[in-house]
Amino acid sequence: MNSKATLNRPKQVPSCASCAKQGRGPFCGLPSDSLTGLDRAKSFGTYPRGQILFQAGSKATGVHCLNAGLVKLTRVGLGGKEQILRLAGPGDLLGHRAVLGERPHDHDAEAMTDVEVCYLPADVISPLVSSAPPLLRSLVKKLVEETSEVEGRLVERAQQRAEERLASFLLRLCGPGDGTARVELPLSRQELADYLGAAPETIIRALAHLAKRKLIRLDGRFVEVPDRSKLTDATDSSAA
Amino acid sequence: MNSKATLNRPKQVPSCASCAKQGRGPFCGLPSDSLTGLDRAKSFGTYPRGQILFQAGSKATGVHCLNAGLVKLTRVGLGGKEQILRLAGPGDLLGHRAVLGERPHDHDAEAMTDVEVCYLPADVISPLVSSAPPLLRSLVKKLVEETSEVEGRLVERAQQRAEERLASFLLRLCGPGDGTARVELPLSRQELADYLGAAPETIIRALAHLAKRKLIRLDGRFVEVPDRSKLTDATDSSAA
DNA sequence: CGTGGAGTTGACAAAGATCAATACTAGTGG
DNA sequence: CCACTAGTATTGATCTTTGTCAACTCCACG
Repeated sequence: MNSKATLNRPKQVPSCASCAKQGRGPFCGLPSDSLTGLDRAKSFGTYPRGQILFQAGSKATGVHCLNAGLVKLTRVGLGGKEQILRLAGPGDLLGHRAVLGERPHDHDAEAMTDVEVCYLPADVISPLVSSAPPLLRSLVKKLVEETSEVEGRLVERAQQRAEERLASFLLRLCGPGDGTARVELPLSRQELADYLGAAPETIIRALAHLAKRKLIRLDGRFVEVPDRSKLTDATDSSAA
Repeated sequence: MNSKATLNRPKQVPSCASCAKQGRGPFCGLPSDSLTGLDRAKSFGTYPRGQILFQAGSKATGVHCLNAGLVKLTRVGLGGKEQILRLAGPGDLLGHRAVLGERPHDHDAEAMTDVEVCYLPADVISPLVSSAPPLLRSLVKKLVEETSEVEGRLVERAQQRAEERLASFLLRLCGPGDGTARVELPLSRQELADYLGAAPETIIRALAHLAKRKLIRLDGRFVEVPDRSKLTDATDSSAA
């Protein structure tokens, strides 16, 4: 191993206690018996740069705790364009969302450098989740969903134009279903702009433009959507 | 059904069981004894449009479950500009992040319409959190932190230009501290662009511009920051 | 040597922000 | 009923930022 500053640490399994003592890692406040428990349950490994740790859609098999190196968490946006959601560094967790939320991964994780990770198999954590009080469990689930949704919004923000984001928003307002939908915009133009990350004038023009294209009808704070599928098309400029 | 579907419901306390039976709300999958427990513990109230439910920085006193109406969750960005993080509608939870993460609220919540909410005081939920296995608890805490951070990124995306976002990112890379910092960019320009939500060319030019202003020195994949406080200024165009 | 990929630069076009002026709306007080 | 006002919505003109496209450099590697 050569010039890589991140790798001149001995390649031996780090104990959770030692990480925690340095104030590193997610388990700092944990009592020492939990930490030794972790040490018993975990395994340790290294991955080369480029290695995929997990992919969106796959079932979570455990939680990684990054010890050295850098991992990128990505999602694929509309045009197939990669969007990096987060860069995970030493001390960061990977895959805990899927395990806590009891659902498949919603993003990919790929090592950007050679990495060292500790690995906690799901069968250490899942029991904790499933034996938690149902109320707590549902709160956590909800939290995971929301996090996923915020990340989705981040991708939108990066990859869609204001008008497309507006169209997406209107569609969400209409809810699922078919036929003409009429909804009240519960926000002022200013607020709508704040929500969509644009200037109010931009939003007004986008609304006007959608109306001119007959994708919506405007009536003050009310919006009519005659054909949701057409509006859906306006959601993605890169569409075929 | 006329235009206001949301308000022709009687203003009486809805039971959690009835919400769950409709497939509404976060507590759908819960066993019925949990639901009746919730009903006993919760209170119910209405707030007028404009009412503040809680504010960033304040301690969480409980969790709201929105029954009718719309609430906006906002954060204040750099220039004092309001950014709407999320619009909460019927069935959404408010304030659970602070309770689960055992930390103060990191955003404001304001009713955009008259709203009806159920309220679960913290002393119903906090014990669940604090008596959870420490490992679970720390995972949840980590999750809450990350969510908060993603939302922060959303605000950045809306309110900072590419060069400012880049400056923020470089500062985070350097970590805290003083004096000249030299860091390796662990990403390709393309990846950096994906992360920051911009085109690679934009990022390259922003790097070049920061270098011309002597705020950074460029050397391939290495970046030197002679004076972090100056770079911090470049983070916010609206600064005095 | 080439060859390919990343990085860089310039020219141009598009999207969006900003500024200013004007309309529209609802309330207020005569 | 009519101004008058303040706040919101809309429109147009203009400038800035950013994206796109194309050329070209640089370098690692076979």
